[in-house]
Amino acid sequence: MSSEIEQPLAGGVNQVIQHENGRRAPHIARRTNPWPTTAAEAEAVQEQLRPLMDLTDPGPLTVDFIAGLDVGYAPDSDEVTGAVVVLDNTLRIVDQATSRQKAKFPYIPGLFAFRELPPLLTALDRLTITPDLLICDGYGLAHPRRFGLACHLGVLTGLPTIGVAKTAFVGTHADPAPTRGSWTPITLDHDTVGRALRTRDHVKPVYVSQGHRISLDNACAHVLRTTPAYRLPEPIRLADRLSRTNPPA
DNA sequence: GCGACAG
DNA sequence: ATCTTGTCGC
Repeated sequence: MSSEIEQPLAGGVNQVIQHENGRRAPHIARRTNPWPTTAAEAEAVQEQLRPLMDLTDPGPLTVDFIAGLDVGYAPDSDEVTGAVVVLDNTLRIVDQATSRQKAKFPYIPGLFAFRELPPLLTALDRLTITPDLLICDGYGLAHPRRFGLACHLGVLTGLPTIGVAKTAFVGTHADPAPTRGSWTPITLDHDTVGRALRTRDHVKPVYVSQGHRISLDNACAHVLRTTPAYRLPEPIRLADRLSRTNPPA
C-alpha cells in the first residue's frame, strides 16, 4: 500500500506528497525536470508555485520530530553542503543527513532557494525519519515576491515549514524589547510578513516568517521552544554545524 | 539612475 | 556564505 501520490507541479518539479501513516519515507520530494538557469526562469517558478503555499493552516502545536536545515559553502570551490538534523521533543538528535554537490545556481538575493534547495532536498531524501516540521535558515513569506526558501521547501515537501533568518531582508520593523520572547511585526506593503523575535535577553533578534502550513504565532512558539540556550533554534544551529563538515558527496 | 540585498 | 585575533561585555 503506497502512501505517496505523485503530482506534477509547474516549474520543474514533481511533488511526492507524504500521507499521515508511516514515518519512514525516502523521497520526501524529488526533482525531475530541469532546474532553472536564469533569474527570469527562477522568478517564474516562484510565481507558479506561490499559489500552492498554505498560510491558513495553523499547523501543529506539538510535534514528535522537528528538523533544522542549513547549507555550508566550501572555501575554495563551488560546492555546497546541505545538512538536515532531526530532533525529538527533548531536543536530542535522532537523525541527520548531508549532501555535498556542485552549486546549481548563483547566489542572488531573492532567488536564494535555487542555490540551496538541491542539496537540502537530497539530504532530506537521505533521512530515515520524516520530520513533522522543518525550520529553514532564511526567509519564508518575508520575501520580495512572498516566496522565500521556507515557502518553496514547504510546497515541495508538503511539510509545515518555518523560515528563521539572522539578518533583516525586506520590510520594516521596530526593535523588539530586550527580553526573550519579545517581538515586533515585520511589515511589507501594509502586510505583516513575519516577526523580529528576541530569542535571548539582550541578544540581536532573529527574523521569523511563515513558510507553509503554519501560523506565525505557532511558528514563533516553535522557535522559542527550540531555543533554550543560544540565539538560533537548536535544529538550525546543529544543521549549521553539520553543514561545515566536509562529508562525502 | 544607483545602491543595497536571506546565505 | 567565507577569509580571520583578540577583545569587550554579561
